[in-house]
Amino acid sequence: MLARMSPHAQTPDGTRPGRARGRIGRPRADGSAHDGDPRDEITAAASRLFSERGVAGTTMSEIARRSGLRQSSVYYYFRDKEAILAGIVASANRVVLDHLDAVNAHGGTAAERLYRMIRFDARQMCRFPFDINEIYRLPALQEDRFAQFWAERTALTHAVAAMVADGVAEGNLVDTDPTLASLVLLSNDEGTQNWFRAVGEFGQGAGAYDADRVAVFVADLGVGALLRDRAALPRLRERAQTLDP
Amino acid sequence: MLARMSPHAQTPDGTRPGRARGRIGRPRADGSAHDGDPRDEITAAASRLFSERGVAGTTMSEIARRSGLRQSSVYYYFRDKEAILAGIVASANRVVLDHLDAVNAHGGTAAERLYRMIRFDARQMCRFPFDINEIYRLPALQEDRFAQFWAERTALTHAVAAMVADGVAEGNLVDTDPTLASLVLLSNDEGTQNWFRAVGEFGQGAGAYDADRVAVFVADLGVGALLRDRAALPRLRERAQTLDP
DNA sequence: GCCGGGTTTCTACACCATGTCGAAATAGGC
DNA sequence: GCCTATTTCGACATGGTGTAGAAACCCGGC
Repeated sequence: MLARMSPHAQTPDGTRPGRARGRIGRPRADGSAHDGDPRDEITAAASRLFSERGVAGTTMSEIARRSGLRQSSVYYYFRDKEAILAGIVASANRVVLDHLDAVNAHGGTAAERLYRMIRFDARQMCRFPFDINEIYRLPALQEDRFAQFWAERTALTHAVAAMVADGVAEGNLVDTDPTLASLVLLSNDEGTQNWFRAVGEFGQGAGAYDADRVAVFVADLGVGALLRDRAALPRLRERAQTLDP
Repeated sequence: MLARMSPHAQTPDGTRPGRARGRIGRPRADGSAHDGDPRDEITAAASRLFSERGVAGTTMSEIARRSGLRQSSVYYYFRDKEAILAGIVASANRVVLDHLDAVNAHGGTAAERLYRMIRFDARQMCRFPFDINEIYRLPALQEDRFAQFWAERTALTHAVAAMVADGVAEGNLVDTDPTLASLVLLSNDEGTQNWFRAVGEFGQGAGAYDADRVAVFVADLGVGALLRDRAALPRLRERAQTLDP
């Protein structure tokens, strides 16, 4: 005996209730109109606030206000604050995984593919509006809500580990533990977020350290450490810059 | 016109009010006795709880209960939750900075000193009961309370950057940006925390990845990337293991 | 035109955590 | 014994989270 239709989470058929046709339902208190799905408005507002003040520093009232709703109305669409976050975070690895597919489809030596991945990921992290490291700290991180995020994150780790193993087999990379290497390389990318924004203090000159330069540096360091012949590094760098502008 | 003696923060002369002589003051509701300074009991309890559930997941009531006090009594000693944290965190860089002094006093090539620092720091991070990355996310991080933490963190960055610059000048390290290198190396150490605890999933065999092994791997990768002649790595590794067992 | 069902939003509230206030309970000095 | 300083407590104001149930709207049937 269901109390009422609860549009939380995903609907089975993929269609979402909410703003399908005309604007039925009680009008908003502030009289604001809205064309799209309120879910998208909420997500967009939350996205901006999360990146400005962090997840913990953002209140549901604030999210609601920016979405033209009252605080409690947000709960009609999302069970709680973390549910909003989960929706945003689920797409965090999307871009990098798409790039992974492109890289593997394009082929090339394992070292070349690895360099492209690391550089791309580091640049992505520098540009990512959210704080990946804050997400790692959430209490409910183990729960199903973040299942997609974790599955994709693990897939990324395995893909990078496979590239390292390939490179070792090909003879271009030094003999090393692929699992450890992939963990260190990827966590290095993520760690970049911690200091990249504050790097202005250190950088000499205007825009001395931009995302591109930092990403190249991180990739040079990480892949360079694994390359058997480090003289190959400039070629990898150029190739990556050409293929992933 | 001060309302009353407020034992918050540090007292000018270094002595702390509180449990100096006999046990004066109102007795505790649960009748618990206490020998040392209540500040230490609170810090110890908070320390345990923070590492178990994170800072955000720990309530003042819980801290108070484990210290034998009521929730509001904790505020007699600490202005708020972050003040407790600040006291703990202030010592986070202590051990590493002490090690830095020892390394510099002992001397050796820049590469050797650098390797010792990175390995030691990484191991320290693996063993640190707290989550450095959670601390970075705190709203009040810019405030005076964490001034000591930041000052020491910056000192560490500068020291590592100086080692890199020395190594470049000596000709043992490849020509690179010392500032960027120090930022990446240290953030790599910190990033280790993010995956080290969960690494059991990946590790084959019992204790396959312990703090020591991970620290060596991270140092090998970071310093190895900078070494002009990577054949020197095994010697650095052995030397570090001898000097910093 | 009016009624009933479904949808969206609201108001009101219960709950919990934070941090403040003033008072209560002790010890020690005069 | 009284006064003062110290330590702890209980009560509370405030603000955020999430729930319950009603209100306001659209639409289709009669």
